[in-house]
Amino acid sequence: MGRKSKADVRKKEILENFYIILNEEGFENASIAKIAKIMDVNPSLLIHYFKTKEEMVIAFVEYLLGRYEVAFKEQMLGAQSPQERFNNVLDIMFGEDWLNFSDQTVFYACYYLSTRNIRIKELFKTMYIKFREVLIPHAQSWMDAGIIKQTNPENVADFLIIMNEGLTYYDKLMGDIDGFRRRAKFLKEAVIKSLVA
Amino acid sequence: MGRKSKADVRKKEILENFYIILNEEGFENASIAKIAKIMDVNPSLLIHYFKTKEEMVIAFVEYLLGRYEVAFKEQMLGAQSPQERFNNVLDIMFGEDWLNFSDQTVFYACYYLSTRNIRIKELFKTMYIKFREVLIPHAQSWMDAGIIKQTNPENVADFLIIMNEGLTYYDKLMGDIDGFRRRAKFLKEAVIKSLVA
Amino acid sequence: MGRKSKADVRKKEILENFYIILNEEGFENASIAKIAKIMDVNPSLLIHYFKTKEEMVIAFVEYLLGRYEVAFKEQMLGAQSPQERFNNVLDIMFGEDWLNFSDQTVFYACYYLSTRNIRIKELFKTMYIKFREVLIPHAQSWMDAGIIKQTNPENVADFLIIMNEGLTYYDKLMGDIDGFRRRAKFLKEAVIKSLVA
Amino acid sequence: MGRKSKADVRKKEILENFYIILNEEGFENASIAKIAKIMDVNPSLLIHYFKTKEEMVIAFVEYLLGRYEVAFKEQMLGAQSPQERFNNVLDIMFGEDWLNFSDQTVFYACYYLSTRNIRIKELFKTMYIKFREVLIPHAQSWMDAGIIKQTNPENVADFLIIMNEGLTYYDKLMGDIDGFRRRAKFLKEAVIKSLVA
DNA sequence: GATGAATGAGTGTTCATTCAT
DNA sequence: GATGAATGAACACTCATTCAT
Repeated sequence: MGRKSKADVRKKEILENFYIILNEEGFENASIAKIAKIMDVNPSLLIHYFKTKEEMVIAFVEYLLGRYEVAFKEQMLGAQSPQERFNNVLDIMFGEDWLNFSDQTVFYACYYLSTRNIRIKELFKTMYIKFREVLIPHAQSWMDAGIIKQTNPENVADFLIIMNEGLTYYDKLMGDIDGFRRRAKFLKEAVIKSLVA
Repeated sequence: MGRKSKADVRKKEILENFYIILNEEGFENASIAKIAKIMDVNPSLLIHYFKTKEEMVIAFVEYLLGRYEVAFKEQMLGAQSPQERFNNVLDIMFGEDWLNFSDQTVFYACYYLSTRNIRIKELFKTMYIKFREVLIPHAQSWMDAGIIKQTNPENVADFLIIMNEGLTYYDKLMGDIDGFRRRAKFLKEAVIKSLVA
Repeated sequence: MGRKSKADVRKKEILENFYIILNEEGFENASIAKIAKIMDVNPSLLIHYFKTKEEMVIAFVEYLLGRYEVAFKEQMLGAQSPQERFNNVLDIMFGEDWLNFSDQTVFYACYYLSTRNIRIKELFKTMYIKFREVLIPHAQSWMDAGIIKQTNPENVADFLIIMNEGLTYYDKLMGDIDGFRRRAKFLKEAVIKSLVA
Repeated sequence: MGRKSKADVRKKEILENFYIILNEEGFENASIAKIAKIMDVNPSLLIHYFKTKEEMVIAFVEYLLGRYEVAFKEQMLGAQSPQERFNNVLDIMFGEDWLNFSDQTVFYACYYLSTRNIRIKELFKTMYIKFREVLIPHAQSWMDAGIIKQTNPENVADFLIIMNEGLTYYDKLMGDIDGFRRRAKFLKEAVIKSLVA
């Protein structure tokens, strides 16, 4: 009764190739035709699956942010005692690995898109809310263990996210690894001082 | 000091209209033809002045960042005593006015462009270096006056910039003014705690 | 005799939906995909039934003209005496009901198609021949009854059809009901004068 | 001060080639690309002159109907006495030349378009109003000379147009020259009888 | 300085159709 | 009977740019 749907597999494949083109050519030069070309497939096939380019872009952002989410959660696993977890979280959020995970051009292209498309903005918001939901219980446990002197775990989560994004934003521009280390160290210490005091 | 040539006036006019189109249509839909249209002028005239679109884009980023620079410096004027200046700088960098000055879509479009075009990246770096150059002497004076306990004024400048950009980045997304105030207050206090301690 | 096959039912359903699309979107914008969409069916199903779009178009014209035929014949029924029938025929052919039955855009789209496709032209010719076959016996009876002074009933039939088509053509353009009434009245009187004399 | 405008010449050239394509390929298959191809010119040049295809189509209808207008007026010239003019007009409107002047496929394609586009409908109406304006003074002169017994020259004009269009419409379909002659003769006589009586 | 002609590559999208399931 | 995958050609239109005037 009809042909088997390959939609899920095909869509993912298309989005992976979208990523490649976005990275190579930039958002403004990424076209359906170019994606189709490297897939060795007809452009109309992409339309077949996504109806319009806009839908495809939105699906792409969803896919991209999903990857960040998974990676973030994976990083946050492990480390039993609250103190261990505290050190671990700071190491991750001000460490080189996480900085390098988020890639430059594709991510900021999508961030820009969030300023023009409300559905994309919602996807971003949702991602950061999930980040918060991961961090808040940690912050609570640090408060309970007396590691930090705070009353509101949400503020702590926002604080960490904001500092991390600020650092990333700045270092993507500056691009000097030594400067990054210096700044990251300074920020980490500032976080400790301000939260603990 | 010599009057501006007609070319300079015309170029500025073009860049102003570029801004309008960028804001209305988005970076990906901004074209020479559209700018020419709202200027009621022939598209080839824009090419005449800038040779290529890429040159025009770069000139635009220069123009845009120049406006930020001027605005930042203007904000930083005034306030005589080191303590007054300290309060003043924090008020500005975590205040609503400065957040609202940087507009969303055009600025982040340009930031994205910096990830793909080295000349644009340099323009951004130059702007932030100028921000640092404004902040460093302040930081030094706060250190000298014993308001903050730090040894490196450059770190202080970077710290302020990063937190400000992180806050801006996050709040452009979230878009809730109450959340912004809560976060800004928390950040300001964190800065004070961490610098003063 | 025997019941209609599923295919026949389906085909008719498709043609009815073709009519809807033709009316809404115009002939040049009517596509298999759009028909399939309002039927909530897969486009390839239409191809399955008609093999090609051209076949479907031809089937559609046949279906459309069939409706005209039926309607025309229905209108012509009734009215016993030759004189009554004479009045009746004129009333119909120069009346508003018949004008409004033939709809504007779909009918003339098909007429246009008859200029490019010989099978469609034949369908039209066949329809008008059937109209003649309906009218000729009437004309003969009017001649026999001395109501009109003519020798060739075929000429009378053609004459009526031509005047009716001319009137319809003209009034679809003009679109003013008062003008129509004036013209229809004039034409009817002209017919009487010229046939009776 | 700018390059010399070739718009008028170029536009006419384009419309002439549009006519060729329309005739050869039919309205539904006429594309900007095809016109450009036979002109050995880039498709975007046509857009340069007409902005959109719709504008081009409208310009085309204007151009086409303009040709009819000119031809109609030319035909109507000459013939001094009212009686001569009366015979002349009937000869033209029920003659083969005028039938053949209006070509089949392009004209009816445009007529169809008038059912979907109000501007095109207006162009058609305007043309027929001009035909009336040519015919009305003639009709008046025939009335004055006692050739026809009528009170309203407008009705006479409409009558002639309608019969002519009906005849044309019917004969384009039937396509038999003998039938045409028979019908034309019958119609001409009918006109005379009905107007004179 | 400014216009308009002209180009050629490119865009997203729609089309009818075929074929496997 | 009906679906969905896939194609390839075509579509109108926009783009940045060049060049003559």
